[in-house]
Amino acid sequence: MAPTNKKDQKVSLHTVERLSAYRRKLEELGLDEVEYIHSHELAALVGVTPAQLRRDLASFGSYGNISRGYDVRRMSRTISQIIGTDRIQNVALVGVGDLGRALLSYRGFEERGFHITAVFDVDPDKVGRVFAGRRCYGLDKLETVLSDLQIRILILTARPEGLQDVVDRGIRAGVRSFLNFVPKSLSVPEDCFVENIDISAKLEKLSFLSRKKAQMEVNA
Amino acid sequence: MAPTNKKDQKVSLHTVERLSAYRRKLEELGLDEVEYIHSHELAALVGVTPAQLRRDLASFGSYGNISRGYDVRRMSRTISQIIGTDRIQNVALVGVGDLGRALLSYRGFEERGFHITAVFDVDPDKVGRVFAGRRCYGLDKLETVLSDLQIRILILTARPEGLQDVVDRGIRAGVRSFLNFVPKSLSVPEDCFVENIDISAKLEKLSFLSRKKAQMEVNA
DNA sequence: GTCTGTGAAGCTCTTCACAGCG
DNA sequence: CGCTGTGAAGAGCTTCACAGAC
Repeated sequence: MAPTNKKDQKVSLHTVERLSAYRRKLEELGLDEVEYIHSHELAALVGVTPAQLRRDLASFGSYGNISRGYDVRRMSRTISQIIGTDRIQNVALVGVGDLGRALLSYRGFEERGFHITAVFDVDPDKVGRVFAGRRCYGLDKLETVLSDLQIRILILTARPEGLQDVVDRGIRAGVRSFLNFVPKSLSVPEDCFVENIDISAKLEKLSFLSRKKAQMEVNA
Repeated sequence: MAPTNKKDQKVSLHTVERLSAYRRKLEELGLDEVEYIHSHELAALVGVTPAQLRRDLASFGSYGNISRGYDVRRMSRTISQIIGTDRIQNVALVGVGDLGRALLSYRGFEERGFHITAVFDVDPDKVGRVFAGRRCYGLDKLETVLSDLQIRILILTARPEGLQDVVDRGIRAGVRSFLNFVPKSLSVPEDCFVENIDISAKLEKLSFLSRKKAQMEVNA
């Protein structure tokens, strides 16, 4: 293993998640002709502490001007480069159920530099049909289409059954990471990534928080 | 402030998120007539380390049997009680766009003890229409309906414009927590909670991770 | 004075590793 | 033996607080 270049590995995962929020806000500000912004202002807008914002930005060596603050457009561009959304990325989606269809018609992705190019489903009734402008392929075409389109990111909104198999085949076809909406734990090799979104679990977390607070009031 | 009861506050937020996964798996196991399970087995099934699982379970004083392991059904019931899903909870949803409609027809919520009872939208064309069996109310009915149905959790899938206002009005009508799909930071009082799900940000995180890996290969 | 960038402290979560039980 | 529960160590993230620039 090569000794990690110090400039690289410093960006932590929590930082990356916040970078998205920073960039979104910076884009808005850029459209409003704002040229420079101070850490405490941007921090307030996205809901973090000024110290954390400065730390996050410093982690990739972004130098702000001391008297004027940070250059809005330059910072926005830099973050795009870091997260890799400075050019459009093609992604694919497996499972054209309710959630899958919703994501297909979600405009937010395009705005942020992602384009859902290919769509797959097991259901023979869905194969061949067109959803939000994309023709749906059968799972048998998975490897071919993913390789041809050089898809690196796969969105999973299918049934849990056989999902790991889809993942394994995707990886063999060049996919590097998965956005998984299915409440099922997936295993991937070390150089691939899974990001889970479990909507029910989030609701359960809220349920716990509300309940805990109610208990505390009783205790008090 | 009353001195926090030691038994209470010990459960950390990260633990709560994992509890959902544990409970789901325990339910499956219960259906398969599994009576007891060891930490390393369950840990492997949900994808955490055995030590972490034991720590999580110990945080609310769940005592497993040393030779047989953990009682599957009892543990499942206990977790339900902790997160408050031992009885059905009514939730409401604001914003019947694509994502909102998808969530309305998503069966997963009911399975986990949540029922979307009321639906709201600003669009006059949508008000009065029925979506997945729920009649859509106008935002002017927000306070009345939320209070009447005693809604404590609100799902936000609307436009960013005016969202903070919906939040404020919801809180006055008794809402305690929000599941927010809108990429906009919201502010709530200390005794209320917001859980954000930013799908684009997750994609950006994956984009970063894939890209970073590619860079490292170049460096190596 | 105000602001950035950053050591250092503080805090939280995770992992280790082992006592104690069966 | 193997397993649980848990102190203790470790790793990672956040906040403090201040030097230095303006």
